[in-house]
Amino acid sequence: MPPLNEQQLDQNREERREQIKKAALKVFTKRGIIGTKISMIAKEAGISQGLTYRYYHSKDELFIELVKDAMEETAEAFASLENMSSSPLEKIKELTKKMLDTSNKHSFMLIQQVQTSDEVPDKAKEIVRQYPIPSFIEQLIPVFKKGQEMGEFCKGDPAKLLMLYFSVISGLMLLPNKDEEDQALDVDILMKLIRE
Amino acid sequence: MPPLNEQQLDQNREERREQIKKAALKVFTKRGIIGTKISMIAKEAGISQGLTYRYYHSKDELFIELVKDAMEETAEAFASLENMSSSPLEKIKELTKKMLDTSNKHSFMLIQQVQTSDEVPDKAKEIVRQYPIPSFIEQLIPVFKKGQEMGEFCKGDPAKLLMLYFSVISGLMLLPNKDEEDQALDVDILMKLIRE
DNA sequence: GTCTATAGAAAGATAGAC
DNA sequence: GTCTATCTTTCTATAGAC
Repeated sequence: MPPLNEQQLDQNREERREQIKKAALKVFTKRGIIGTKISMIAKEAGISQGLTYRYYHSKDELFIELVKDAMEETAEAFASLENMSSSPLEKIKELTKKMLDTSNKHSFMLIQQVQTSDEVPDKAKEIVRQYPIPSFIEQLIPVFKKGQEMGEFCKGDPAKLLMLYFSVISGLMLLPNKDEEDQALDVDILMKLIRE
Repeated sequence: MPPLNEQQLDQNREERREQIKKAALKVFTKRGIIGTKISMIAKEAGISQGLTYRYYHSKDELFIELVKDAMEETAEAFASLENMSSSPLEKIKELTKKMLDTSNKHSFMLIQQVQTSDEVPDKAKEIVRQYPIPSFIEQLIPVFKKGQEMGEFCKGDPAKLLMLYFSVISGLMLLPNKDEEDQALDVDILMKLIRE
């Protein structure tokens, strides 16, 4: 009997998990954790409902895994601003685009859901609290202050302005999809909120 | 045997229904129609779970009734702008305040839920479609145009700008409560989106 | 009119066949 | 590894006692 290729098996398993996660993220962001039935995720992933449980022990576990991923992505998006050489205005604009962009949107929406809903697992709340949006925003305060000095941004408490600004973005993310062109237009108008 | 005072009985029944509606609105807006269990509404209203069904035949029926109420309130809020003698800018500002105000907020949030969620009863969707937000916004287009002529508002397609503006408001309504002072501050900043 | 107890339906999670 | 069938839990809705 030939030895099984364990590495290959592991990789298959990992791919399956990714497939399930991708399907789950889509459904969770659309219908919320309670509105999402395991059967929906299975259908979206093209597998049977029972098989889902061979990869994740529960709906909550799957949800929590997705929240972890989303937080890491978000942390990276904020961190990558540091390395950009552009002006404060351009930095915020870039971040806004990323957040509203369809490919990243689901992650931000998931975090949004954790922050606003009472029905998500406590553990998900904990994870988001570990690096909460306020702390992401804190990273931007120096950027914003610099922009104020350069006359790019309006006067006022940077923390409050940024908080309002990202509330608005979060709100927009929750709304039904618009097409790409509209999104691009939106970004410039949104900047009016914080520009001089 | 003295004749029963039917009018009194009717009134009691009506009060009970209002009590249940008030509790339901609170829970529905917080947890969504699926996240809301009848037991939660009953608890919030301080009655037993079974009693709820003596006043409303189903969760959906109760939800739909609330949506009707909310649409009527909203329609009135928009309509009342017509009779105001203030400037276009002041009118929009007033409407914004009303929408973000805690006392009306729940109604707007319920409508928001109907528009964005897939899980609400079809009938609720229908009711909202009868007077959908776009048509509310249409009422404001003449106001906005006048504001543009007066130089109060920025240039651009009124329909698109208003749509974005109310998207932002809707988004903000979904976020956790802020205190009154902050709200007032927000309104002025939000106006920057559409001001010249 | 109101409550408690319970039937019925829906969804989460598991077991067993292939 | 995957699917179908089933157990279990949770919630909606009804029935019956007071």
